[in-house]
This record gives sequence, C-alpha cells and structure tokens, in this order.
Amino acid sequence: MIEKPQRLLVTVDVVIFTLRENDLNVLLVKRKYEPFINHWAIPGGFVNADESLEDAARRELEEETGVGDVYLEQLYTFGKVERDPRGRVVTVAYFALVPFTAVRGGSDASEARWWPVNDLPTLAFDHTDILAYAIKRLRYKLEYSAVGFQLLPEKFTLTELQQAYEIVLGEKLDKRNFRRKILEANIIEEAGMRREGEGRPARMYRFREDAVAEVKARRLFP
Amino acid sequence: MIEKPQRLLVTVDVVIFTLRENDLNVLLVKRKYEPFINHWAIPGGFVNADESLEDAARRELEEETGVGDVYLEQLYTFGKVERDPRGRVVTVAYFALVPFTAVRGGSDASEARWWPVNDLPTLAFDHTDILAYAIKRLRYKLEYSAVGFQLLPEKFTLTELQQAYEIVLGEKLDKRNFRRKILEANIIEEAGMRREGEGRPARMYRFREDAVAEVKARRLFP
DNA sequence: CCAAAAGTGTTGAAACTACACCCATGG
DNA sequence: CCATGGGTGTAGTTTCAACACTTTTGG
Repeated sequence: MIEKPQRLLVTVDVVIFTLRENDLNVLLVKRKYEPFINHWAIPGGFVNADESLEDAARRELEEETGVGDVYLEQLYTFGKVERDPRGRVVTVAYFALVPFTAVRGGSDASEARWWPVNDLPTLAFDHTDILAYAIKRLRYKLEYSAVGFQLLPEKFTLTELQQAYEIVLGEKLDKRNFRRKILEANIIEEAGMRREGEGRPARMYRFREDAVAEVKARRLFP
Repeated sequence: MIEKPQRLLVTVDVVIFTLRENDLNVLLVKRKYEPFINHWAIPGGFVNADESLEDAARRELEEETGVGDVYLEQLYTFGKVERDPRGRVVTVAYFALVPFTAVRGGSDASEARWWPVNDLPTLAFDHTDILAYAIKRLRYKLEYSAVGFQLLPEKFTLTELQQAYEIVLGEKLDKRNFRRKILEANIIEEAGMRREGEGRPARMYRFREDAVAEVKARRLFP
C-alpha cells in the first residue's frame, strides 16, 4: 500500500475586500494567459517551497495592493481534481479586508480593478464559488465579531462604521442600537474628539489594540 | 518574476472524534517510521493527484475506522515551512464525528487507539496544535449548531444527546432547558416510542434528514 | 411498592427592538 | 438662523436561566 507520494501544485488565492463608492468591492485581475485568458480572476499565485501559506498570501496581497499589515484570514482550501484544466492544483483561499484609503496601485503589471460584489463579471476557474463563499463568510463574521473596522481607516466615526456594516450586511441598522452595542462590546476607544465636515463634529474612534476582536458572546447585529 | 512553480507534498490529516467511556476520544496512530517513530499522530496520508481533498480525507477515515458516511468537515490548512522535518509538507486537516458503535477496527495494519482528549500523549509534528484547534472548533460548533447528533447512533434518547453535549462542552446542562431548545430547533424527529433498560422507557429520536444542521440563529447552549 | 430514569411549566432577570427629539457646528 | 449630520433614553417584548416534582416502567 505504500506508494511514492505525488507532489501537487499549490496556490494561494486572496479575496481582497474593500469599501468603495458605497459598495463592497473585491479586487480582481484580468488573466493574461490561457486558460481563461481575458477572464477576471481572484489574485493568487504559487506557493514557494520556502514560504508559509500565510507568507505567500501576504506576498500576493502586497503585490496587488501595496498593503501588507491588514486583516487576513484563511478561508478554505479548494481541492477538486478538475478545478484547473491544466492539471491538479490545490488552492488555499484567504480573504483580506483593506481600508480603501490604504491601497496603493498594485506594483504588479497585471491589469487589476475593483468590482462591486453585486455586479461581478464571470470569473475564471472555480473562482465564482470561492468568492461566493468569501462573501458569505465575511457577512457571517461581521454579524458575530468585530472585523468591520478592518475595512475602515485607522480612525473613524460611529456613523462611518455603521455605514460599513450596512453595506456589507445589506440592511439598514438602527443608529441607537448600533452605537450601544458597539460601545458595550468595548472594542473601540476614542481617538480625537472631532473632525471637519458639515454639521456637528463627530467623535473619532480607533480599534482597541488590546481588545479581542472575536466577540464570541452573542450576535452583534440582528 | 515568472518562476517555475514548485510542487509540494500535500497530506490530509483527519481528527476523528467519538464518544467512548463517558469521554470525548480521538483516534491516534502510532508511527512506525522516522521521523517521530513510535510517537502518536493524527491519522493521515498523502493526497493522490487523482483524488479530491475530501476524497482523500474519507479514504483515510475509512481505512482507520471502517466508516465512510459520517460527518466530515474541513478544519484548516497548516502550511508552515518547518512543520515536517523531512521537507515541505502542507496538510489539509479535517475533523470527523463518528458514533462509537459504528467503528469497525481499522483495516490498516497500523497500530491505532482511542485517546481521551483530556489525557493525550505527546504527538508527532505539529499535531498537538492541530488537535487543540480541532477540539476548540468542535466545542464552538456544538454551541452554535446541532452536530452533536453525529457522535451518536442513528437513534438516541434526549438524555443520551444531553450527555453527549455535556461531555464535549465539559459542563452540566439543565435538562428542561436542553430539551426545550433541542425540540424547538426542530432538527430531530421521534423514532420509535421506547427502549429497554431501567426506569421509565424513553422516547427515541433521530436527526431529521430535511433539517438544516447549521442552526445559525442563536446559540443553542450557554 | 420501591428504585430508576423520563418527562414536564413557571417565574424573575436580562437582552433586544422600536422609536423621536435635541445638539453642535459652518455658512 | 438654518441646514447638516451627531448624539442620546425608554418602554414593551422576547429570550434566557434557574428551579422540583410527577410519571412510567421493571423487578
């Protein structure tokens, strides 16, 4: 029963989310080669023998966005035999949350652009499945934990945070209840008292470094 | 920047849980070769080029337990560079829940035995981490969803189900509240009215095939 | 009739939802 | 002084946890 083990191609794909133009957006790259030439795809690449999976994912992320130190989480590993027509490729999918303000154009020469998740092109490979799963997981996480911040700049107002949640979850939230829950969860702290703009100035907040982002206790939102 | 992609060794490891002797147990195998010879390890093996990850996991599961059609879920993919001293090996970890009654001795020649999760030997590779994560995830899933059934035979009493939850979660639960929540969740149905034994006969239940096991709504248990 | 396990309801506390007005600033 | 967005409290409802006794069977 002992066979010589076979080595497989292993890639990481990174679903990169941001908030842009009042919509949840995802970064896709246009493929320059067959198969699926000119189709849009989730950015990704092969894992080198001398780098961990997460290192590979961060490398991809940074190549595409210029951003390294953002929220990155392993999503799922996709390993159907026929998922790549060129041969057996296992892909470890990650998802990342980046503040749009932090993005610098990708250093990579590949053509890349943001797509609203509600208006996507047809994707290469099984990337439609991967993206659908990533969106589902993001919504789920937002309901139960506090990762929403990761889509915003370091400092933000409660209204901006609420808008982020509303965009991702696709539903309106009650202002008073939202603020109460966020503040009671004790995951943000004040960061400067005001800001420019119209109307009454808002308090700014930042994520508390010492806070446990995983608010396991109960659902944060309905 | 285009390099020749490197192929990696990919294994699946399957953390197999069961209930046995009033304890949560996990199946481990004793390694017959270096490295970590004579250490205990999570059962696993290489993924063949012509089988999906889940197929490979089910193959391992069946080799060790004789059981194929049980709950199996992908856990996480571990890919640090140095996790295997022989070289780069990425492992996709799964966890399985099997009713102890269903287990037939492994067909594999390897020495295997059940270990209570509270009294484990030192494990090979990074398997201590993998197992710790699997236990955490199992507890978490049990609180929020209804997978507890998967550790029991097809038909079971509510008392047996409650005991299963108590063993995994490591805490006593209130009988009346437990029954109310389980029955309101609408995931089990009656299956024969009674059974032999001491005391008053109990109703038997089975999992409802048409039920959605993922009870997303709210925590089932405190 | 006794031992053993099954089964069943209620009450007070906590959490949740819905809801409308005043506040601070810039122009 | 007005337009704009920021900020705040309460009441009714639902959910939750805590708790003890009666029922059914076998021996």
